[in-house]
Amino acid sequence: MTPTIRDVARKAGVSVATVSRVVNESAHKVREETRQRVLEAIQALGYQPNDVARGLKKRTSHTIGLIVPDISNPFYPAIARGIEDVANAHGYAIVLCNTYEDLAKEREYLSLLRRRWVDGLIFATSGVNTKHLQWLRGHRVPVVLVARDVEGLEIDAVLVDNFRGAYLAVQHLIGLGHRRIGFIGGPSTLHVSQERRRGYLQALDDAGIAPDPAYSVEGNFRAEGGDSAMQKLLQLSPPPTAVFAANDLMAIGAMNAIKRVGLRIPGDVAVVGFDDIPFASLVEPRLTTVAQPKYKMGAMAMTLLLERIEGKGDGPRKILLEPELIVRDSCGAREKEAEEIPAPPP
Amino acid sequence: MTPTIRDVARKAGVSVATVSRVVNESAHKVREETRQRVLEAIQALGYQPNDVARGLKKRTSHTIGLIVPDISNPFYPAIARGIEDVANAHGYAIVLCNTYEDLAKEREYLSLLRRRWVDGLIFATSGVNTKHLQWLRGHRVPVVLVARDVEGLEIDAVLVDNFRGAYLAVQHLIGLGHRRIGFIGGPSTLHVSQERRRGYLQALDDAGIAPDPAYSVEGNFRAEGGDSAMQKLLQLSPPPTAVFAANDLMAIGAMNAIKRVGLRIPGDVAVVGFDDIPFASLVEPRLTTVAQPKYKMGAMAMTLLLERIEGKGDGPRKILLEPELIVRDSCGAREKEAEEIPAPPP
DNA sequence: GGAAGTTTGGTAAACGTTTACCACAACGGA
DNA sequence: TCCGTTGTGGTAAACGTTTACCAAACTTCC
Repeated sequence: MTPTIRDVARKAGVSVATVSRVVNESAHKVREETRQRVLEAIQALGYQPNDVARGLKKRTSHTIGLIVPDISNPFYPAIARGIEDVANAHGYAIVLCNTYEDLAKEREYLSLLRRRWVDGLIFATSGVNTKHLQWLRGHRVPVVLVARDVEGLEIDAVLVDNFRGAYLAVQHLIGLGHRRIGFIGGPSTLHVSQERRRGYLQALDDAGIAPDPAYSVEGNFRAEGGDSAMQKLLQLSPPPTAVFAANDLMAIGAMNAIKRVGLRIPGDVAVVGFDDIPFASLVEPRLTTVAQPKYKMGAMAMTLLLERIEGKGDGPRKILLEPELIVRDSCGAREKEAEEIPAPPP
Repeated sequence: MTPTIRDVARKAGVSVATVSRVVNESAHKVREETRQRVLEAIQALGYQPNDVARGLKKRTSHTIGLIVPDISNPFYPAIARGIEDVANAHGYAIVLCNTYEDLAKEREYLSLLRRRWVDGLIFATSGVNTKHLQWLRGHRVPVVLVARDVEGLEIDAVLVDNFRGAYLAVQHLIGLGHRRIGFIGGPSTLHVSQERRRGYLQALDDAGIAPDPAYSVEGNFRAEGGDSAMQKLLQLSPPPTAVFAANDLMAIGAMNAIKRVGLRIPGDVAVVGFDDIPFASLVEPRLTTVAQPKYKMGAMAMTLLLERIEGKGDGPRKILLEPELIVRDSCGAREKEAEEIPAPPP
């Protein structure tokens, strides 16, 4: 049906070896004239090498697996893009695996990916458990973690400095004069949650503010969790005048809880988030947040993986990227500019 | 390194054919006792069949390509999940391809996918051009379109009834008493844009409202486009009292433009969107919108594709799914309930 | 006019499966 | 006794590449 290398060879009047050599621009020389004949035959037949056959021979699939808990979490698509862009530039395809935090599903995927001889794996998930990683280790497929670290594991990872990001956020609040600053954390089992909490505490401490345990409540990294956490915070007396949510989804949930009781943002309570998901700039008021370089993280993770695949491995590397505070409107930092904007109601 | 079928055969003291037969539960019988021996050997060695070798032999890759313009568009992840879940259930892996609406990139991916012998393709994109599809046709890989139709093409597709969805949205607005209803459309070249516009016009017509061309402005399916379109609408006199945006992103942009000039939603102007992206319920006020069954569309598309792959093809099928109007707060439909909620400010 | 490279090309053996054939044994019926 | 089945297993040829070897045919260089 579709032409094979053999068809090309026949048409060009050469052996398959020769065809293979021109296709792969092999070091083994082939006379320019023959090369042209082969090229013409390829053109005429519309030949394209079969990557699965090639993969069998070269023992590689030029495919990498991307494992995320859920691609519809707005945090992941940008990472995926970063990964895919550099993968694609190097001829790799990425197969997408949603695990929904389900260990069984994760195991299934791992098995699927192994049978396909993927050249590498990127975990953009917190659901990695040590068992699985050991399993992988046994099969020595290169792995890199992105965005979520797993402690005490000797694996490449590219992460953002969560401690510093949180510190930046809270420092910003303090700079604005806030003293009663609430914290809505992520699931406490996660490493990122712990780090962001640490940053919050440290910023408070450095400003000489004694942390009030009541101001610190645990969420679930989802909007609805932020909402109910905020409700609790609002019932305190006195309630916090500002709140730092450990991710944007919770921050947005918190904003909704605040507006619902008729309070104003940032007037009555200021809000900072973490992540800078696309919607952070779309909510009203626009959310001030600490941005993770998501695309870049993905791109770097893939670059690292590529190096591993090519065997350039030294020890395991942890890459820490700098977070950046994006000041928008939810903390009232730009009150002055805001005044200029109002247009007259028609 | 990793054990092959030959290792298993040796260990079990049988031929590779036998091993293959037990692994594939072939019709060719193998005695129970031998089967057990093979199974034990497999267990002991941790053998897993190599899918690329198998793919070479069977001329299939158990892989399907998913082509989207941009996975970070919040409309696509849910579709991708639907696709992936059913694909996975049938042992298929999906490779993710972002084209960024770039034809060259699309062509590149198509070529990549062909070389890998993907068993099928799902286009969740409007960027399909006829040339490409012909190319595909030539290589007869099954294709199904999802969410975005391409007119006059004999290809399977699963779509939502865009006309009806738009009709529903505008009818809702009319039912609420609105007469001056603005429309923020998508790029007019797209089939979906045209359909939604048609629905808007029809609903107006059925209510005996003469459409004012000035009330109809073209956006780009992005928030920022909805924002500037809304600004234009607001400058009209009299301005519309309600607006239907052809997708949620633009609706949210429009909401921001409205709030910015100090107008209230839905008090001064009501807003309806289209798609029901996850953030529709997170903005303030929560966006009333017509929902596309995104996950289901993905799942059905994959199901269709699976049938095609298995050769169950009759003529090309177009599946039209029903959109559903989700009434939330941006049109003031629930004013009464809203009154009960206010909690006292602390 | 050789010996010793260089080009340049072909042959055939992998890579890890699946599967069409063949073979042998056991069995049942005529 | 012979023959056709049926059950069970092995042999070896694909699938479409890549690549280690080999082998002519030309250089060069004495």
